[in-house]
Amino acid sequence: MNDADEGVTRWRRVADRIRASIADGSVAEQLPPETELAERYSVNRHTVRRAIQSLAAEGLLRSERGRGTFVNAPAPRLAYPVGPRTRFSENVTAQGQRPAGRLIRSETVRADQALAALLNCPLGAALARLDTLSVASGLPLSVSTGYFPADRFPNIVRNYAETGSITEALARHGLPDYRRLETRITAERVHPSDAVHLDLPPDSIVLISNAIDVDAEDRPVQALRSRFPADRMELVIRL
Amino acid sequence: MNDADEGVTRWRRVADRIRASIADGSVAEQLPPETELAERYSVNRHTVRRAIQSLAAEGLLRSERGRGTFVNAPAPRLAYPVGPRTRFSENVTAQGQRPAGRLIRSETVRADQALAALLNCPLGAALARLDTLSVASGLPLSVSTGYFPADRFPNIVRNYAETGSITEALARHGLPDYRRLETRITAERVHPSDAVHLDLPPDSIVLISNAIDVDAEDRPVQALRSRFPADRMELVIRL
DNA sequence: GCTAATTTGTTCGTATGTATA
DNA sequence: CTATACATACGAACAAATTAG
Repeated sequence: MNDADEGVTRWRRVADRIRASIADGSVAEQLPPETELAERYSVNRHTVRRAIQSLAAEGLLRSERGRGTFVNAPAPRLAYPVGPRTRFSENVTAQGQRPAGRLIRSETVRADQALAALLNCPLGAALARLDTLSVASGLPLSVSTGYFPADRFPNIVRNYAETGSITEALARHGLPDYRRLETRITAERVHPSDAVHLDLPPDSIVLISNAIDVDAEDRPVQALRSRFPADRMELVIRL
Repeated sequence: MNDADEGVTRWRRVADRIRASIADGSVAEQLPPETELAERYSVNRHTVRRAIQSLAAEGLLRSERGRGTFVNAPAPRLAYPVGPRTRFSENVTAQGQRPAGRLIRSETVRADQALAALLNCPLGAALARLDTLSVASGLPLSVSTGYFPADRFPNIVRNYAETGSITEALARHGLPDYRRLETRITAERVHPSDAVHLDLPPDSIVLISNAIDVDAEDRPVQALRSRFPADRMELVIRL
């Protein structure tokens, strides 16, 4: 309260000192216990915890109950190409991974304003909704929600369940090929239900990809919303 | 403490009840004060604060000192097209915004392993680093760090400072045109120094775009790392 | 395998600071 | 100027998970 305050809160100054001690290498892998840090910096343990919390939110630290607080090594991210022929199965096989798509849930819904505009269909039209989990080498890569016009693809759910591939399921409906028209990318905090499937901590970040696939006549085939763990994936656009 | 505990912490149960009261419309715009919520849910004010904190981290709530805690309306995101001719000034003018680029910082650095590979230059080569802030209609859109080969573009800093445009600055070096070779997109929690420039709360999410621009002979012109506020922007890929 | 020590997580209490109405 | 409301900070105790012995 009296020591060179300069208007910065204590927990922020503690966070800066911890960050510096990592940057200069004096702390490499594991942080000293909270009680020790509290004593070293002459603050309450709560104040240390507030500082650690903010650094953990940045992704720099990771706390494990009963074990300690650790410095996160920045992990190399798996590249996920985005382009006119974006398909999950092709993407992962190209990187020597064994792909797998699993159906989480399916239901029939009615098109709301947004979906009707995206799929160019009447408001209230029947749509098949497929929630799928994509896994490669045992690691969950993405959770996706796809909407398909139900009249055109009545058996999409069964076909996907049998093949584990959207491309295959659409081919069985007599659609030999389709292409990606548009992809919109943003990011959010993970939704709790997605966190379970992606095996992520509850405050992780996911990349959101909202995409439209169309057939050869530019008719919308599916509206797709995919969620990728941001710390494991990057989306690559090559032109 | 005794009511159907089922192993979930109190602050999490409080968070769920607050989330539910927003979902069912019983709370529309502003939350009751923390003290009142603490009394209503029979917990300490700290526990309410922990719950609010987690919902704020999700982006659902926003606390303002002295005013109260408010429900965040999901804001429509500004579209940022990504393609072979991605340029900031063209992107924003197309949406009726007045663009502005401001130089935050500049320095000369030596190429490390990663930069040398990206820019296809020898390790240790001199690079001009430009940190710039992009603003449209008073709202900060992105912070970018660009690396340019210093031998080829010796006056890049001055030219950018005078024109406020990378395209213009490169044109003055006799480079009439360039194109985007590759864009890699991921997301992270905002770095504190970026949070200041982007006017973001310290635990916000930013979209990260790592890109390479090349000239007509496919020689790398710049390596660019841009950070966009994820709650205000989406990157759009049209093919 | 069991126990005790260690370490982080949660929850209460209390007080004070600071911005807003 | 006063009251309100969120932010910071200290102290104390116990719970829960892990590790050391």
